[in-house]
Amino acid sequence: MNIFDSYLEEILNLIQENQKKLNIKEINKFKGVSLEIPPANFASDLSSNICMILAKLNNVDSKKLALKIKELITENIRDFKNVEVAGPGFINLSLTNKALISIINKIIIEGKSFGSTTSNFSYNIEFVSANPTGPMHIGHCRGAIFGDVLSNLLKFNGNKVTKEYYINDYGNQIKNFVKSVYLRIREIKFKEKFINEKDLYPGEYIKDIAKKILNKNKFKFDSFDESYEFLEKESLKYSMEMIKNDLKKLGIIHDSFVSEKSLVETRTVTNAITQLKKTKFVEEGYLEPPKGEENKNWKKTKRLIFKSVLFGDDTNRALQKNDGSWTYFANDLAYHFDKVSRKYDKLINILGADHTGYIKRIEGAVKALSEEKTVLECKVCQLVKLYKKGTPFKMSKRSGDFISVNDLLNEVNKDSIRFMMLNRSNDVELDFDFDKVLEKSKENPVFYVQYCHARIQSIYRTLNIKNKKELQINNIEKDFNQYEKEIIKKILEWPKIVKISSRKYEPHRIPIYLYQLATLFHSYWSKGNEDEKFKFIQKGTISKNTMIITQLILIVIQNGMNILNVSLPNKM
RNA sequence: GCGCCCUUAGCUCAGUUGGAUAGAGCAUCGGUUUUCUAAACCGAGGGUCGUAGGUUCGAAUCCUUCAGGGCGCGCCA
Repeated sequence: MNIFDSYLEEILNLIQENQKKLNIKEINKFKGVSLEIPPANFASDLSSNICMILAKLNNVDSKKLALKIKELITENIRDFKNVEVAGPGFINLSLTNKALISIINKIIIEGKSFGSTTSNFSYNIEFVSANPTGPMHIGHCRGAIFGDVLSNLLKFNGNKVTKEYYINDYGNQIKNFVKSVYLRIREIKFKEKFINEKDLYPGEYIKDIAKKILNKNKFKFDSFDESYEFLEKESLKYSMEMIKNDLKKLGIIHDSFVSEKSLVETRTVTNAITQLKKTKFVEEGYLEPPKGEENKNWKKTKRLIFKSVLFGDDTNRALQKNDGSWTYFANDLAYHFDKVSRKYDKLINILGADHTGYIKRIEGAVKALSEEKTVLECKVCQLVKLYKKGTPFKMSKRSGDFISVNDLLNEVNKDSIRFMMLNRSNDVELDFDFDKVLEKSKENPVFYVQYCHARIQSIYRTLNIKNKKELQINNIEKDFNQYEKEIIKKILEWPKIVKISSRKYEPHRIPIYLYQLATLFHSYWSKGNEDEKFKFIQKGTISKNTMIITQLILIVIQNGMNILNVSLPNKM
């Protein structure tokens, strides 16, 4: 039930049928044609720019054309009254009561699916993919929630979504991680002092992992090399458990976990690169020394390189290290080879701001691997800046005292975190204030939207009305008042918000919209304080109009919060 | 030096493929509760949409220039 789409289509069809009468030719180029809600100072419900676009294409006067089209619409489309031409050639339309009632009935019938479209693509969304060397920290949080809500949004529209986590369980960092666990075990078992060398992980959680391993197993831990295989397996198991647990507390459950190590072991990397060798994208060669700081380990050696410059990257990228082993990028390329082979319609990666430089190479890799058939789109989440009582504070990972998701959850509930992390466009930095999120006021948007829902539930409670009451209307007792009309207009916009958010992969539009809807509701509610006749409950009952308004708001808020996976208490 | 992102009210930010008089919250000032949840609402002031050009019926939005801020520029992961 997207009235913008359906009415626009109807109007376009009408114009197409009357092409000759209107004396216009370029009828098939409707690019840029829109139907939307006009600015508040116009009384109309809908507005279209179609005449300006058509006039330009046909080189005629847009106002004159508008007058002809106005006539056409008036004669042929019964849902509209007061068709008007305004400004440089806008066509402004108002819905008849009958049309409005029919639209409202449809929305109420659609209920939980109101706002959704029926697309049917399969998506793979890779997000979080935090290194399995410790618990999740706050930096991961934004991307995690972004990915999760984007998945919900696309599912809401009928798509199939696989939420995927890539486990970087291979390479030097894992060795250092396992070594840290080993040393902590030695510390506990043999009272050897843990010396914090460079690249080791000093954090407290390593001790916890060490204890768990010691408690469950009677291993000797005499030598690092001999214990390695066992220790690696156990340490990774516990750290992934920690991460999954953090994610679960945030309301996030991935469908699929792919291990980097297993890709190496099953020779996926070799296969991917063998395939690319047949193209112009991978070949043996030399790379230029890096441009930034000097790097001691850099050697001019012949090796396999991926020619990412062909995809707009700054420089070509090494697939092999000095010793001939695969680079991180080679493994990741293989991982994407695997994704491509799983035949999704679309691949999406959610990255942190510090990985922007990686995008061209990996998007290029997918093009090369799929012969341009599969599209990978990377979405970047900018940094989160933390504030406490108005002052910023930083988290450093090196010293081991970073703020974990778990710490965060001890102070702030999941609902607030989820809503706040999406209350800004992913392209801008986000201020996350611990205190604001805890507030129970308009300053805290989560609360404000939840409160709107709770107020409506409170009315139903007072009147002993069940939430799921079937409601159909044949006519309205009296016209909707101005406040109700405004709310209905906002409700009609919901499908549009969902559509844009999905198309642009911008879930932040949803919390922002919900906040705006809540504002209209709270405003209307308070009108009852000034004037008795605006009270929702009149003589112990509720008018049909008010019932409709509250039902519409509930439908949209519930659908929206469902996508966000944020709870809606009935009482606050 | 190069790439990506950002620059809109005092502050933090919204703003569908270009649409009509650019919007919120905070802060400031002033008002509203014997009441369905005042944990709320209403009003006022506040703007050269970073700069300079261009494209056109029409630009915060598209193109170019410059300036400022953030992130990144490994044969680490």
